[in-house]
Amino acid sequence: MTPPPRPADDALTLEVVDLIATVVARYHEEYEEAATRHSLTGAQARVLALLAREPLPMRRIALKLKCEPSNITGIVDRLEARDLVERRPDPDDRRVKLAAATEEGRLTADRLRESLRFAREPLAGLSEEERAALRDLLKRMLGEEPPAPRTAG
Amino acid sequence: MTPPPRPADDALTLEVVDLIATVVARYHEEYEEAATRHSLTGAQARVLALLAREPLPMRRIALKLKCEPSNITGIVDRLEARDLVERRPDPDDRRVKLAAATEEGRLTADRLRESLRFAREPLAGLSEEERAALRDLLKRMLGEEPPAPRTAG
DNA sequence: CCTCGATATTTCATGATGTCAAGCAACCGA
DNA sequence: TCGGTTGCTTGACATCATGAAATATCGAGG
Repeated sequence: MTPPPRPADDALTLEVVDLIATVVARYHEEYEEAATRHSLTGAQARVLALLAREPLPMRRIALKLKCEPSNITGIVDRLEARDLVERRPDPDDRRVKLAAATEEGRLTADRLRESLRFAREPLAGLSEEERAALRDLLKRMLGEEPPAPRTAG
Repeated sequence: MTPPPRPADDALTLEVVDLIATVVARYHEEYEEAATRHSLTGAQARVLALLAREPLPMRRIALKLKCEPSNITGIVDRLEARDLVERRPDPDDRRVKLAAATEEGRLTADRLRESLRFAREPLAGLSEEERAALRDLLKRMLGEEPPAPRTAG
């Protein structure tokens, strides 16, 4: 009579799923707000954040953001029009265009990340041990290698 | 020399923030995919999920989704065109239109939630204790009442 | 009752996002 | 060199999102 055919449909799991949905919603809101404060859309902010780390071919941006390359063209167009990003030729392949953040783009990306309060203030309420525990649980959830829990090598 | 002016800018916190960003990204992808499998956009799926619980005035949908009411008009239009949602008059206020999921809409919403694998399969890799720990940490992070940790009544 | 301000919804204009198909340039193996 | 593939852009189109204006209704005060 107990129906546990699915991996994890118990009340506890559903509660965690609900909490994660809340985290996702709140994170998203904050990100969108932060982007708006800098006159960027969410998509533009995401691309700029990517390019602030390193220049990338258009194709790779599309892969990271899981959308069509033709979509990236427009987003980079708008960022380029505001001198936050520039297109450079790839010396190794003349088909490729490398999108790179300009100095101003990097500054904007920094300020944007700076203003992302979420998951920083909330985390401040947790002790260091709790944050470490949360990190390990999230890592395991995401399928990364667990940091060698002592109960199972 | 140690610069800890902000509540939580240490490496550990930043790592957790990064993990949360990853969770958010993956959750979003999955949600969008699940919606697409049902020929819905993400926004349509979110509205339908809301209305599957209870009928709501257009205004309240906009509040929940944090967007303009005029935006909801179009989304509900498209859902209504597919008989997933219907508009009803509010008996108490003739200005108000209640959007309500149809039977088919509820079924679609159910199937959609059913196909949302994320945060269910991943969580299956965690023991019950770990899931409980994750739940408590997330709750505290979100500012909800902690489940009375024994160290601090 | 009537008027006036507030509220709920819609419509319109506009811009950004996203997909898809088609096109062009460049690469690479045969 | 030829031909298929790859990277990027363009165009057409649907959706999403905002803001301003129009319409209908509500509610309080005269």
